Amino acid sequence: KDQVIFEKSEVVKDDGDPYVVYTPYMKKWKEHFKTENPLKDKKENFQGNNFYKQKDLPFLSLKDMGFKESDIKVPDYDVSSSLIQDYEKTRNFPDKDGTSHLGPHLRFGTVSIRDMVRKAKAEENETFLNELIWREFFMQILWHFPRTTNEAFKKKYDRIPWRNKEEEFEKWKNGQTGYALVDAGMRQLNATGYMHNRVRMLVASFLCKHLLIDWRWGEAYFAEKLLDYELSSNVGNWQWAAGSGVDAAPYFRIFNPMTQIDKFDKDRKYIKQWVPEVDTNDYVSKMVDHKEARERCLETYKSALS
DNA sequence: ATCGGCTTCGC
DNA sequence: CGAAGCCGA
Repeated sequence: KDQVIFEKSEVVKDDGDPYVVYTPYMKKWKEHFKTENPLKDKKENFQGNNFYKQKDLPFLSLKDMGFKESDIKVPDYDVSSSLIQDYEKTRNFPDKDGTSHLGPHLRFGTVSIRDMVRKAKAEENETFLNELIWREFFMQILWHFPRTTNEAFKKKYDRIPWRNKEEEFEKWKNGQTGYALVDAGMRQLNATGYMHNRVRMLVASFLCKHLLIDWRWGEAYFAEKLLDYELSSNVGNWQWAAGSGVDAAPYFRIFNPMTQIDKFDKDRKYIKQWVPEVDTNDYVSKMVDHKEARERCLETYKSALS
């Protein structure tokens, strides 16, 4: 066990069933953490001299194995005391980007989750720790409910008649929806393999609700593009956005793509960085009207779920 | 079994 | 302050 603090069935309800709501899971996780002290030093058990040793063998390069080099760089991560302490205040602003960029490193094991939890525990504010707990929450969900990779956790959500218009999906992928914050996010993703979390929620909500495109399509596209792609978090969060998942957003909560700008990119710096033509005639017009799309979504969900 | 409570909000 | 329902103890 080296990928998580608590795996599979270590944090479960008293009757042994898995949690499907985050908050009680998180509270139980912290209880276990306190009583079991999983970070205590276990170096005395380390058998460092028993590894098999031999001379280096010739080793294929990644290129030899058929990989193509990308010019996308994996950014450094930041788990400084100040970032963790300010995390709650700054993490929602995509221009400032007060996030840790730990995703790819946790995904590929180039940092230790125990070290990261140690850093998180060293600070007063627990918001950052809570995000690490979300990661383990979604991992145990995937283990207990493997069907949810391609089925709605709440089964009746698979009755929703998605519109799935290919040409609309293309506009979304290419950052050409006419909604500036959505487009900025998609262009950041396409260019860097990263998208700020706040914007991920918005583009996901927009795809599922404004365009009524199946969350699986969006999930697959994120899987293709994200450097920090990880199955359980990606599926869990997409189902959250679609409303079909564990502890999901209620379906009638539809992000307003303009209000989100006022709240999280007020001076529009992030938008202008990724959509430089935003204030010119070259910028595409809105592909759907917000109010109409919102009402269409509410009707579609309501009749499918009733 | 009842009941408090539920990540990220819009209008 | 509405909206849908159901998890967890």
